[in-house]
Amino acid sequence: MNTSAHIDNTAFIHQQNHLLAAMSENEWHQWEPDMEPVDFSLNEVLYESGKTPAYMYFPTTAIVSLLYMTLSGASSEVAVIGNDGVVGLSLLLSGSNTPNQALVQTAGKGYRMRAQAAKNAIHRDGAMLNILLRYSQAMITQMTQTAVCNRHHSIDQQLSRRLLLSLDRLSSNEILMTQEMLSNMLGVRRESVTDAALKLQEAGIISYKRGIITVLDREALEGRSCECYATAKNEQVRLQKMMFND
Amino acid sequence: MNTSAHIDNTAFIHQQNHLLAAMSENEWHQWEPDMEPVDFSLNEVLYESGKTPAYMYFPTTAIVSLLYMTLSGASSEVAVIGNDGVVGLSLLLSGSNTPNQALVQTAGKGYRMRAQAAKNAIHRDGAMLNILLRYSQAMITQMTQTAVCNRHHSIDQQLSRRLLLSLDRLSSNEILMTQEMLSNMLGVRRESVTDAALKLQEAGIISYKRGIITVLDREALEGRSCECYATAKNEQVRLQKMMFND
DNA sequence: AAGCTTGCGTACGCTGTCGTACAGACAAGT
DNA sequence: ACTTGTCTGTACGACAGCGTACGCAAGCTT
Repeated sequence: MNTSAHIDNTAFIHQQNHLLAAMSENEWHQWEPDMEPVDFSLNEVLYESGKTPAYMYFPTTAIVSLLYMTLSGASSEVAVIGNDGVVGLSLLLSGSNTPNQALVQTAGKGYRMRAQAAKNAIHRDGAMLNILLRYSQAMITQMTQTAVCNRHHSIDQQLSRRLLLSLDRLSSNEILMTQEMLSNMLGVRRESVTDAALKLQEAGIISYKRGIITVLDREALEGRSCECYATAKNEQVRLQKMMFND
Repeated sequence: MNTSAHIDNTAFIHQQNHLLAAMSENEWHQWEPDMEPVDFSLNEVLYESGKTPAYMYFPTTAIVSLLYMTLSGASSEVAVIGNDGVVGLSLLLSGSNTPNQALVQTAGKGYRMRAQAAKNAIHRDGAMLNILLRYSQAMITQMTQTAVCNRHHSIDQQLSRRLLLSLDRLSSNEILMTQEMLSNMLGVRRESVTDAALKLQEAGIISYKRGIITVLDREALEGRSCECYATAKNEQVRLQKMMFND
């Protein structure tokens, strides 16, 4: 029902987001009136910790981080959301907020829908509810994986993993990201990122140039990453297939 | 609608579980035929990583850990579930499994419901769906908090936090737990737990005796814990209040 | 009573990461 | 062309937690 021909067609550009693509044409026509195309700019804050999100966001080319802050000001990324997902699941789960911040890490495009419209749409449309529930589980998997990764794996491994997460959500092999941004996401010192990135650079796996990372050897990057990357990805693919098989 | 008089009454013993307690009498009567009282024994595995859970479990006096294993055999706990929640949310979210293991950490009682019956019940009963969705968010909060805690806080802090999580789900101040069990949950060496536990013992906050921890000074324990404990608990209380206010 | 198992305490060197400080290189604006 | 701000590289001491090894004591078994 959703062929790649559709996806390439600009009339079906919404299908660049996997969740929207999982809807039937009929469902999409119900959602469309409330959907608004948006541009996400770098470092834009989509919602703050403790405030109820005003919109649900469906990125197509943009990439968003969910960041968790500690009292002492340190931060850690707990999830990455690109064209594979949606920002603002808490609107579905509780209708309110979560204690984290949604920050645009890669500028780009997407759609948004007002919170109330989204709630209404979800409850009149069982298919979308199921799609979002499955994505909630993919989210949980990503978060638990992050928890374990933070405990057991080295910065080298985690940097590799993080680069792959961005790469999967981009159409090129160029990641626009400074070492300081990466250090905020990983929750480590910027210098530690420099060390890890240098190792990758010396191994010819990436090249680095003032905020522009070019991935030269993706397979090698996967080899240096911990299993967390593969595990979370497999799980996401498994759940995504279930969406289309409904 | 749910008074403390009800909760003390053995006829309403199901209300020892907060999620079941949030249902109206009518709803409970719909659920009751499929609910089966169970005894959870120590170290019992409720579901394995990668296998679809056969039941949803609602603990009353038992406490269950969600454990995530790495390839190298190391483990980390990503969530703790007692009378505040339910084990097997993945049945709601995707109808399938998650890549983690549910292990009984404190023997006790509870209820269970066959997977298919639970799915049916959730979809015929909107109130329970909302209750479980809110709990999913509380779960996500707990997991993200764990991720950040693993990154930024010391073992001393994390041990304190973990003891409080058990304490909150028990009716006494005695926790039956060996240092090795704690080390598996925290994902650290057993010796590191010994060190941290000794500090607490020397400070007169706990007493320790071959698998029996007695918490002597709960407030001091909270003081030694990181903010993660308070944050997650506040969030859970907030979401729980929303359930009763529907 | 003796032996075995389980749980806890101690010790020591090692390594990854941190905190901090500073220097060089590139980019953009005046 | 020059300055200023941003991004990246380097250095070094400090230390939390790890891996490993061993000893001891409490409880259970026979």
